[in-house]
Amino acid sequence: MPIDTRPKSPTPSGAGADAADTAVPAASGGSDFIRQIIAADLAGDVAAGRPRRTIVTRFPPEPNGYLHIGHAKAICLNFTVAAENGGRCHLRMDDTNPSKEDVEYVDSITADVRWLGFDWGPHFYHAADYFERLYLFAEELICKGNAFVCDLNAEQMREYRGTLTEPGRHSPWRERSTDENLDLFRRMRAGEFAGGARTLRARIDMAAPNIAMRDPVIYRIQHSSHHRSGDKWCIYPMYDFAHCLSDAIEGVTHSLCTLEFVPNRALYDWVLDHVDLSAHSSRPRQFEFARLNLTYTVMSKRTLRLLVEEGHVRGWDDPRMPTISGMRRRGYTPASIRAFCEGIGIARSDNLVQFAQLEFCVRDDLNRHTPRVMGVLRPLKMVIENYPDGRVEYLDAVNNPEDPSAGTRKVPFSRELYIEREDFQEDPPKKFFRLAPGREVRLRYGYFITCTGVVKNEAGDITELRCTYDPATTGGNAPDGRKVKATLHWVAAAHALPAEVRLYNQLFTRENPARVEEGATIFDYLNPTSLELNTEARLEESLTSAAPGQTFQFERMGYFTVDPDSRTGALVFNRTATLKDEWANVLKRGAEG
RNA sequence: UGGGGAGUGGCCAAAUUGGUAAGGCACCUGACUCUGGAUCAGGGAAUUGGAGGUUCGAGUCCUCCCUCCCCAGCCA
Repeated sequence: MPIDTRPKSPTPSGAGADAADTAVPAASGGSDFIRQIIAADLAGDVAAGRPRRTIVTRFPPEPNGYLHIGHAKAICLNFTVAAENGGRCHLRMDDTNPSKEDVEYVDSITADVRWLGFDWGPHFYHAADYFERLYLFAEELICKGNAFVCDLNAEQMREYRGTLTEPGRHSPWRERSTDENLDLFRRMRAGEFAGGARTLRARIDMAAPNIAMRDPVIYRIQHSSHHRSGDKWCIYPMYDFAHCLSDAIEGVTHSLCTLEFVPNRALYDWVLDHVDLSAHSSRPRQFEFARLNLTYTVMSKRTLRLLVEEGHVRGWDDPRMPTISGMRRRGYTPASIRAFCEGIGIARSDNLVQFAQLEFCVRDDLNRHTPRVMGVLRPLKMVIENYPDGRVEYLDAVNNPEDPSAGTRKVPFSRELYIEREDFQEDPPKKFFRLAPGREVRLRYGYFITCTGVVKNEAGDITELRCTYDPATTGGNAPDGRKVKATLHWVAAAHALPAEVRLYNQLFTRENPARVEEGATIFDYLNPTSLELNTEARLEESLTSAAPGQTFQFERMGYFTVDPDSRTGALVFNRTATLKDEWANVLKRGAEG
């Protein structure tokens, strides 16, 4: 039965939620090497006269941190590839190391995957739930002479392992009898030995050029309680042993992981080859693809954790973080993240995707689904001298030009307004066609106005603009057909809502901060202006009851979403992304040329 | 200097397995526009890491070389 991949948005998030409700396409256009392999496998079944196998994939996070955009790539791949083939995708906690894991993380992981729009149905699993079966497989290995209990400590084991260029040496405990191994392993389980005192190792080849095959540890003693199995176990299986067997137990057909696991594939296959899998229908195979790297950020869980723990950001869900929760708080939609993951493709070469590609995806989604509103970030007072004092007009404003069904709203207009400070220049450069002395522009949905004067303080700073309006241009159209080169957003001074607006910039100053130079640390590359707090913003009054999670386009300024910190009367917005800005490109070119 | 993986416009990424280098992002130009947004139309940009070789024909096959990434946790 095909899994349901329709997005389900647990958080009410205004326009963003609407965007999320767009169904995941059943089949995406692209055909990467993984999809090709699966198609070939299926075709092979048919050609051989076998029943067409059910494609089963899985997303197997370790609950030791929050999910990030790199995980989203893997999540989208696994879930959509299964759905495209009428198969299913499991969500499995790869929780074999209790010392690093916590339920906090399993909760955030399930919430994030769901928020992204994927549904694992009843197929939610924990490697921990397989501990008993895994243990039995280990005994089987022992009985077959393929595993032994080793008494070497960690340091000794490192010495025996050899190096990249030298083979390792056999452990002195490698030739223990089956009986002794079994006895010792059972006593390991029974808790007779201290943590780290002994290990169970696969008996493979200490001279293997692939270090993963040099008698790898498959069980270690760890006297710590597990977030799921409690104190039932004091021995825990290692990844290489647990993962392939978990895949086999679940009937996973295609086990997709990232490139750093390529050397582990030999061990993945070795374990499956040396254990009796006849009770299980499928023989899983591992395929690797390149992990995602994004410019100006990092994807390493370790680094992300340090950013949180050392207080460089406010938490895992800080809007500057590449975490799913951070991006959600920043205003990214599930649909935009999915579109991004589809857009970058799946391949095996190392990559560094430009942030602009991600931004394109949010803008593309938000543009179509987000209501427009007017908000002035850096207010400059404007007085319309020929507009009657005390008069208030309610003008019609379009909610979303991309979506007529979004309707219109009323915005108050009066004699005193605020406009964006950067929309006025006393001595405008060429190609600046906003407001300047003597120049006429349109106030959106309002009137044509002409700047007639500038008021300055003693320091020479502009504090106020004096203008006149043309009453014949109500609504923003000139009956005589005359044109104006710019349309400015504005808010009525007396009606405007004050708000805190958090403007985010790149977290790091380097395109690839993970590439740390000699003598530096990654934290040397933190961008000191990654967060700009703006407390002077003035927003249109329709935003009074804007609720956390709702997203708006502040016309001409960008996309903004209401932060959970926000309260009526004390609104807080996060800038999701700016609008594409041709004027900024003009300025940049001028600076470069 | 062992093993493995990878090199295609600025960034991603295709190329029906030998048939004459898609597409997206970014950038530029024009049209349109009550968002310098969106939309539409167009454009520049690749001797496919390099050198040889096989072939009528090579991004795809062969040889050699260069560069980058991963592996020496009782992490995943």
